[in-house]
Amino acid sequence: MSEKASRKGDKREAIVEAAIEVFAQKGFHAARISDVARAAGVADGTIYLYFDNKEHLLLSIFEEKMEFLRVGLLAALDGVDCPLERVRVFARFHFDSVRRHRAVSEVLQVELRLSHKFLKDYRPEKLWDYLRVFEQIVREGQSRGVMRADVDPFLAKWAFFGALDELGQQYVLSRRERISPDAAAEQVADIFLRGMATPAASPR
Amino acid sequence: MSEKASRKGDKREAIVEAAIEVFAQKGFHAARISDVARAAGVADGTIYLYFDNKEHLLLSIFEEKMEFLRVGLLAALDGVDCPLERVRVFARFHFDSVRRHRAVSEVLQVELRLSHKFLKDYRPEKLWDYLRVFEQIVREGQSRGVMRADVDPFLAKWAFFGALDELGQQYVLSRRERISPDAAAEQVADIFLRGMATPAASPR
Amino acid sequence: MSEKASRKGDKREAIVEAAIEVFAQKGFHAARISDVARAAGVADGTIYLYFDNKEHLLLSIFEEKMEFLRVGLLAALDGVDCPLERVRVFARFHFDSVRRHRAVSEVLQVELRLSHKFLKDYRPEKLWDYLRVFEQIVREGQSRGVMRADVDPFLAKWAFFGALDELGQQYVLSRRERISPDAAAEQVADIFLRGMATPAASPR
Amino acid sequence: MSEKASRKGDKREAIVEAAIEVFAQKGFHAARISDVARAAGVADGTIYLYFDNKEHLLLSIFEEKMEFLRVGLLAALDGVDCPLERVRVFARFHFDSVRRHRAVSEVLQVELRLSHKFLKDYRPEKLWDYLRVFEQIVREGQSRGVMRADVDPFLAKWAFFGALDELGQQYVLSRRERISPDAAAEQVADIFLRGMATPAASPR
DNA sequence: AATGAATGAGTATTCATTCAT
DNA sequence: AATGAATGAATACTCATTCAT
Repeated sequence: MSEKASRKGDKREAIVEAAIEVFAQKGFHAARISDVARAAGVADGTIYLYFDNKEHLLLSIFEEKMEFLRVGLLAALDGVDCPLERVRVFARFHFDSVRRHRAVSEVLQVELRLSHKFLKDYRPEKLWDYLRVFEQIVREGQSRGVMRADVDPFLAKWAFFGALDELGQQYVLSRRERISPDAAAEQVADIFLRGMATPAASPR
Repeated sequence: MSEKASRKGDKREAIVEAAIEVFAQKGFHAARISDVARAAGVADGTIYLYFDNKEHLLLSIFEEKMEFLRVGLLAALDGVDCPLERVRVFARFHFDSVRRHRAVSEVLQVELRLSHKFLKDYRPEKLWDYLRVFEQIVREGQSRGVMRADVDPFLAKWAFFGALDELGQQYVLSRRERISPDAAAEQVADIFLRGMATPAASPR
Repeated sequence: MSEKASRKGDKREAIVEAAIEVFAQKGFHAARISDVARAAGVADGTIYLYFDNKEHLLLSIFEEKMEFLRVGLLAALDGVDCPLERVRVFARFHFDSVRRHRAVSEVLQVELRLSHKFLKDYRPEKLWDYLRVFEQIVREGQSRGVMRADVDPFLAKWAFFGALDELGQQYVLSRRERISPDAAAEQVADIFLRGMATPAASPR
Repeated sequence: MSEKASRKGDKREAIVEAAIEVFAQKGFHAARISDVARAAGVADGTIYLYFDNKEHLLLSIFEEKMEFLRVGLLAALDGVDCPLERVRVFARFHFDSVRRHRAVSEVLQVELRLSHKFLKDYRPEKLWDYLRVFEQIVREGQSRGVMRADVDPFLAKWAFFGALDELGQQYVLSRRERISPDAAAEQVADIFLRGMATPAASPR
C-alpha cells in the first residue's frame, strides 16, 4: 500500500472515530460537521470527500460497526455447539461489546434511532445480518428438538434484540451504574433460553 | 362545565391530537409548528399559550398518553389473579394499544426518541409508572413461588419492555403487515412467562 | 366629577405611571404591553382604550411630562428678571427635575430618543415650547444689551439643551453618582452665561 | 498585501459601508440583515463570519468610525497651540465631519442610540477617547491661565459634547438646511470659548 | 368600560454543503 | 486531495393588537 493510500485510509478512519466521539457526546443533531472536522484534524470540506453528507457519515459508522460486531459474534460463537448455550454466548457477547465500545454503542443505540431515514427508509441490512444469527440459532434449536416448535424465530429475534438493546441503552445512558452488563447478559439469556426451550431441554 | 372552560379544553385537546397526527406522519423534526397549528385549526401563537415550545408539546403528548396507557393497563389486569397470566394480559394489552392507537404509538415509540432531551435529560416518570406494574407482577410471582427467585425484577422489566417496544416498532413501521400484534403478544408472553416461571409453575 | 369619570382618570393615570416605571427599567423595546398592564393592574386590552398603540403611550408620556416641565419652569423663572440670572435658574430647574423625577427623565432622555418616529417624523412641539423659553431669554438679553448680539438664539438654544440633556443622561445612566446635578447646573449655567454675555455684563 | 487578504478585507469593508448606508436610511431596527447583505453584495450568512450579530455590527461601525474621527481630530489640532483656539478647531472639525460623512453621523448620532446595549451595558471607550482630547485642552488652558480654574473639565467635556451632538442631530435630521454647520461650529466655539476663558483671556 | 384569549406577521441566525483555489 | 470562506434555505417563537364576550 502506497504512502498516499495509507494516508487516505488514515484520514477516513480519523473522521469515523472523531464522529463517533462527537456524536456520542453531543448527539447527532447537535453535533456540527465542523465539530467532527476539528476533532478529526481535517477541514470541513474534507469530510465530503469521504462521505456524501452528514447522515451518510452516521450510516457508515453503523454499517462498519455492525459488520465488525457480526464478525466478532461469529468468532465468539465458534466452537459452541448447543443452541441454548449459543443464546447465552450471544447475550454475553452483545453486552460485552456495549461495555467495551461505549461510545460506539451510544451512537448505534441512541443516535441511530434518531435518524428518521434509518427508521423509515433505510434498510439496516447489517443489523438484520447480525440478528439473523439469532434466528438461525433458534431454527437449529428447533430442528434439534431443544427449542419449542411453536416459537416464531422471526418474532423471537426482534424480542431478543429489543431486550438486549433496551438494557444496553439503560446501561449506556445511566450515569450511575445501576446495570451490570454481566448480570444483564445472564438475565436476558436465562429468560430467553428457558422461554424458548422445550420442557425436556429446559434447565432445572 | 361552562362554555368557556369547554372551549378552552377543546383547543388544547385539538392541538394535542393534531400534533400526534402530524408528528406521526412527517416526523417531529420535519413537522413545523405551523403544520400542527393548521391541522388543529388554530393560529401558530395559540400553541404557545398551551405549550412552552415544540419539544414541550411532544413531551406533553408522552405524559398524557402514557398515563392513559397505564390506567388502561390496570383496568385490563383487574380481576386477573395469577402473576403468570398477568404477564400475558400485559403483553396483550400493550400490542392491542399499539394497534388501536397507531399514530400515538408511532409518536411514542419513534418520534419521541428523536428528542435528545427525552433521552438524555428528561426523566420519563410516566413510562416508569407503566413499567413498574410489570415489576410488581414479578415480585408478586416470586413471593407466590410461581416465578424464579433469581429473576431480577428490574432487569426483567427493561428486557420485557424492550421486547414489547421493538416488536411494536417493527409493527408500526412496517407497511406490509409482516407482524401480527396478536401473535407478537403471545410470543413475548410465552417467552417471558416460561422464562421467568419456576419449573413447577411452568406450562408444559 | 362623577365617580365613573374619576375612576376613568385613575386608570389612565395608573397606566401612564406604570409605563414610566416599566419603560425606565426595561427599556421601551424590551417592555411588553402586558408588563405595563400588569404593573398598572389592568388587562392588556384596557391600555388600548386609552392609547392607540405602544408608541402613542410613549409619546403621551412625553407630551404630558414635557408640558408639566414647562409649567414648572415658568413658575421657577417667575420673579427672576435678569436674563443672565434666568439662564442659571433654567439650568438649576432642569437638573432639579431630573433628580426628582429620575424614572421620568430616563424615559424622556433615553427611551424617547429610541423612538424612530420621534426622531424622524414626530414633531416634538412640547420640547420646542420648553426650549422656546430659553430662546426668549436670549432675545430679551440681547435687547437689554446683556447678551452679545452675535449670539444666534436658535443655535444657542439647541447647544444649551444638548448640554443639559447630555449631562442629564450621564447622571441618570451612571450608577455611581459621578455627576452632581447641582454642580452640573452651575457649570452649564456658568459657561453659557459667560459665553453669551456681553463683556460689560459678564461676571468677573 | 496578498490577493486573498485584499479580498477578505474588501468583504468586511463592504459590509460595514453597506450597513452604514442601510442603517442611515431605514434605521437600525427596520433594517434587515438581508438588506445589508444585498447592499454589500454578499450572502446573509457571510455577515456572521465577520460580526457576531446585528448589534455587534452596529457597535463595530461605532468603534471604527469613532477611532477614525479621533485620528482626524488630532491631525486637525496639530500645530494649533492656543487652548482657546483648539476649542474652536475641535468644534469646526466635528461639524465638518458631520457634514462630510452624513450617513455615518446619522448612524452614530441617531441609530446607535437605539441600541439598548449601547446605552446601558456598553462602555463607549472610543467616544471617551475622542472627548478626552477636549478634557486635555481644558486642563492645558487652566494651567496656562487662559481658562477659569473653576471650570470642571469632566462636566465641561460632556456639556460641550452635548452641544455638538444635539446640533449635529438637528442638522442631520432636518431635511431643510435650517442649520449651517459652519455657523453651528462658530456658535458653539464662541460660547464655550468665552464661557470657559478667564476674563483676561476672553475675546472682546 | 373591561377583559384576556387568540391572532399571525415578521426575522435573526444556524450550519450542512459547495467550490474556487 | 485538501482547504475553509462563502452560501442561503429554512423556521420556531414573540408580542402588539384585536374583538367576542
